[in-house]
Amino acid sequence: MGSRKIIAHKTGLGSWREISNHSFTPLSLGETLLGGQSFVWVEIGANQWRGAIKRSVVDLVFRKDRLYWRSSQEYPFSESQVRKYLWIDDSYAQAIEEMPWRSDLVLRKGIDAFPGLRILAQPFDETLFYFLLSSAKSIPQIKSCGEAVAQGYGEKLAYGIGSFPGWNRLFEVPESELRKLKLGYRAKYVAGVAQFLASRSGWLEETASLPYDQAKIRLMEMPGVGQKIADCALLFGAGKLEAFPIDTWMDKVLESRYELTEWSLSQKLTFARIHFGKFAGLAQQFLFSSERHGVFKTEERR
DNA sequence: AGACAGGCCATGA
DNA sequence: TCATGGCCTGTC
Repeated sequence: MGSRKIIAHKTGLGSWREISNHSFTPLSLGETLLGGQSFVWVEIGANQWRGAIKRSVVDLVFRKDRLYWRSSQEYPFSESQVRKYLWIDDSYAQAIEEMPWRSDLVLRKGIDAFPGLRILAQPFDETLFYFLLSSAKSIPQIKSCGEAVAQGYGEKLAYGIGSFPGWNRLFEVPESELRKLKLGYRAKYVAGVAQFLASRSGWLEETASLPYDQAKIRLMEMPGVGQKIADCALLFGAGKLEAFPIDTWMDKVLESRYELTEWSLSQKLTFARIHFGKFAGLAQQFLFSSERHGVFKTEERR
């Protein structure tokens, strides 16, 4: 039984460290982690979350107004990686300043409701994968499909969490196997993207480094990737903060709060990119969270 | 029971 | 360019 100690040590997490100058609240951090831009986080206690990023398991906890984190000893995360992942630096406040909340009371209301809400800087390959699963599925369903794939084909991390297997590994998995994991017709997309990438070494990295418009066109060459999923992958996984994914929630916001009824989808997208500007994707996140949590609702009953 | 979900794709106007 | 129905599966 001498090996048990070693295993326990290897699978454990390091010690807690504080992360300063973050400007999150428990509400906005929870919403950032669980509100639909990432599917790898779970709430493990009051104001405490656990997630897997690549092969690192990371814990975050709020105590009073202080934020602490720790990560796997086997695959540790550095403080600078955590700060980058959570967009904790001065550029966040600058981005808020650049958004048109001074003239846009809807947006202002959203920002006031979730002060500190961020766009995460997630790994591009994983983000693409999760959003490929997202079509016509709810957040819990996307999570459970993703977990099933990670458990089946990824690496076992601390606490039995599975890592994202990577596209090379997924290329070896037949579509029929993925269908058994309840991916449904999305299994074809996952298998198709894996095959697409298998013959194009460095293609994803190259795409992420292109300007937003070009990167989006390239992403949409892949099976199962349309406008919405391309924008999600680019916003949440490649730092393209001008990307403005329009799902059914955002469509509702644009129609009911910005009065764009009768506008086509492409017209709505054009409006959003002009109106919200360089950080349209961040604005989108405030509006999305606000709509989902009923922040705008009081105005409409009458 | 039957419609519908945080979409994509092929069709057809 | 825009609108429609089918596609898997789970949920109300």
